[in-house]
Amino acid sequence: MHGGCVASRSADSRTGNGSPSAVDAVSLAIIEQLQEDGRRPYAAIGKAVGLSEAAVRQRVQKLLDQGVMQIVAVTDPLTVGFRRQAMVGINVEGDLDPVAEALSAMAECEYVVMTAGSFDLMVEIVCEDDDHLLETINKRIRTLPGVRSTESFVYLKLKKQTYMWGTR
Amino acid sequence: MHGGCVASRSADSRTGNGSPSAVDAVSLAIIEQLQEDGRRPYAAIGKAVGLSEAAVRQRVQKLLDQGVMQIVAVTDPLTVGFRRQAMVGINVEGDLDPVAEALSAMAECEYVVMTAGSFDLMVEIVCEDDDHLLETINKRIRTLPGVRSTESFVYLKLKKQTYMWGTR
DNA sequence: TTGGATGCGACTGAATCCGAAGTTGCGGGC
DNA sequence: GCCCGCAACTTCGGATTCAGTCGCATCCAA
Repeated sequence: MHGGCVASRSADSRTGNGSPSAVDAVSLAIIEQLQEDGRRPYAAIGKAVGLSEAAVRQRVQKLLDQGVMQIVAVTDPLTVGFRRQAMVGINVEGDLDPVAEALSAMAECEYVVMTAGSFDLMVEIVCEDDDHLLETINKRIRTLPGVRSTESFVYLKLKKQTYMWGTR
Repeated sequence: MHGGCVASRSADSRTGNGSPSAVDAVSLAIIEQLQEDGRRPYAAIGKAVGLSEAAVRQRVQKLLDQGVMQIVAVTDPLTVGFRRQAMVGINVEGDLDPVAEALSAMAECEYVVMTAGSFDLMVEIVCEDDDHLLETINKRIRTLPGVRSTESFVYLKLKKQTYMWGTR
């Protein structure tokens, strides 16, 4: 499967206004449950949010189909053999989109975002070692047409990483 | 619950050498399966990786217990009511740790990482609106003792967000 | 060789998932 | 006012899956 890009999928459902296919309070509560444990049984979620098991199942399916949420395993890259990570700020000449698309297509890019400020794009890179990191930045990113300059921030230590959006 | 920080948990199991309680190839294959679909049945995973259902279940449980992996729902913050996100680069005077700790304790900070380069810390912030974002950066981050300067990159559009570590 | 620990497959009852069908509530067209 | 369609919910029964537990093979150290 090629799946796995929340942003682009949800962008589809967002065409038009700024407030997408609004997620109501109940669905938010369901998401919170699944943020605590992605395999929690539907019946348990239903009890927590006041819905039947089937209703929860239908809502979860819809949230997944719409790309509002995905249920996945996440790991600490360091424990699975990726020893170098970096954030790369990029300045682009002309249209951002083709560059952003090209970056998104690269397996090493975990995270691609367009920003306002002194960078046009910020990209998180996950690599196996220094050589891999160097090659990715120097040979693959900096040579993309439109890329004017880059600045790299190699990760020294990951202090916090959460997935609790909506839980506040 | 307060759970949910992969980094700190896996750091515990990482004390000692650089290569932790090494994840073998079969467990990696299991992780890959769960990165595609966090609710995939154990039997289906077993068929894919060549193990019995029970063996997969035991391995998954161990991976979860060890903090190597967690199975969670992830969302695009924009679709669940958080309309402003930013990456903030921070320069610190003196020891980084207390500042990193303070940032990690803030609910708005999704992601805190120490970096090499022209920033000492990079932090991802998720806020409900502009006021919230301004207050967080200006009143809560910039006033932390030790923070010398900050630079903000407000997100315009999230292009890619994956959790496919290890899938390559 | 022996003892202990570990990982695996097989089995079983209980819990869960899943699809189909029926119910309710609401708004638009006639 | 009435009917129709739509969307979300509930109920229900059968198939599947989950969570223990058991015995067995392997590996490693004593």
